[in-house]
Amino acid sequence: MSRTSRQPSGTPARGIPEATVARLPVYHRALSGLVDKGVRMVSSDELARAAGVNPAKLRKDLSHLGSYGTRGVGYEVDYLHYQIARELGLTQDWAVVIVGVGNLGRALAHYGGFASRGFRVVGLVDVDPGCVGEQVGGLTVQSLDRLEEVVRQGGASIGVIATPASSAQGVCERLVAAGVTSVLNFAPAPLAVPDGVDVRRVDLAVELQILAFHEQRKSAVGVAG
Amino acid sequence: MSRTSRQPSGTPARGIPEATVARLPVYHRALSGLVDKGVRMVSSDELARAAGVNPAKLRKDLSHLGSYGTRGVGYEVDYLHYQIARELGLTQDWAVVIVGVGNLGRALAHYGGFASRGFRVVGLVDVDPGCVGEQVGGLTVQSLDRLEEVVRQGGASIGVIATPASSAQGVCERLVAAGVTSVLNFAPAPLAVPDGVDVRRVDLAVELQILAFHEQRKSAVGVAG
DNA sequence: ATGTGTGAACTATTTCACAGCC
DNA sequence: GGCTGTGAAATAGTTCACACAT
Repeated sequence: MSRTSRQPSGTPARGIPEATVARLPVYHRALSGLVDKGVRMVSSDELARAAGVNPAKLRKDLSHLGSYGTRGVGYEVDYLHYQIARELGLTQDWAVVIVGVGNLGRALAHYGGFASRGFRVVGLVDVDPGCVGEQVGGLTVQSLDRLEEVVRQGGASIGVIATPASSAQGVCERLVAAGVTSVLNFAPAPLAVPDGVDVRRVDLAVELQILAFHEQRKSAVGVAG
Repeated sequence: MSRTSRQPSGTPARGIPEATVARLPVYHRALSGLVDKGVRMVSSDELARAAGVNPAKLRKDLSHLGSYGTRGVGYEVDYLHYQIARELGLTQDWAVVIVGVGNLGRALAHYGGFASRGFRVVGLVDVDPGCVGEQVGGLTVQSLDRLEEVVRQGGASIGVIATPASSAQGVCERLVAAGVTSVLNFAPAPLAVPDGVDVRRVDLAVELQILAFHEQRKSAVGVAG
């Protein structure tokens, strides 16, 4: 089921490993920094340091995209930067709708890192009548009733859920029904979606809890014995 | 190297896999929901569904903590909930300092999901004089100059960095020097830290870019041919 | 009967180490 | 000489399938 047989030798590179995909944005950002500084060439060692990974991993990751480096020399910064952008789809515009305009939703609406990477927030939606109509980040907050309309008019394929956990599944279903095929979920609840829809979850409390686990182990070293 | 021979029958369980640790908070939250509903027993199938993972994985994960279930019956909700909390260190209090009181920092300061899991925000710090002195989430925002003081007085071992990328490394070094040993980094920059300090990174733009990658592939299906 | 706990098989990811090209 | 690209080895994580306890 849904096991699409991996092309072991396509021309550019079919089936980039998920772990690699998750690091491409990091490389892209590191390269943006080098572009800004006017650096022309970079070695895997330097780029790896800038991105916070080890060089072997970087080279293996890049090898999945093709041979964009020159042996004995390194990578041309501009060229690699563009190739990764293209691979990630950053050369096109993505319309995003944010549902839930609480503190987090506002932070997201104002976040400059989106706009500079081809993500355009085309809609802000909330249930709370006290916040509908308000101007946030240059957009007027719309009523949740108009969710479908906002998604369709904006042509959004990506939805961001920044609502309480209890509303997340319902909102998600309406987003998907309206045409959204990728969801970024900040609500602390698992989402069920049909095949073909991608969900990524960001859970702030989970991150702290993972840190707490390791933190606890550190103290335990002195205690055991 | 570092292959500490697995205790096949130690009392609790040494060396829980990182992937398992990252899911324990999710199980813990699902169990919290069941506790609230007054559910007494739960099977791995039910709990797995509530947590959004598959049952085999759930059972394997739990087996790393010990044998907390009953064959043919399932898991006692309260007991498992407590055991996971203990394993994660949620039975103790963790003092957290947040650096950077922009939109995101504010969202974090107000986030109820922390307090309910033993995370106490004991300090808010920012460079901007226009925001120092302001009351946010029941705390007075302190000047960045007083960072070390705030960490020490609050006894914080966890620091949250919600500053721009350019200040992140500097803030991180000061946090660590003041006694912080775990860092949650929202700034889009890799952090270099000494051994013994844990860093987790949450990068909102990265998440969207990963979605964009898959989104692009979806459209490509119809285009290729 | 039922559903956990777990070896064993499988899949994914990371790291090594070096051949090959500049 | 130096640095990329990559097979091969090592490690980590997931899923299967069934023995075993209740």
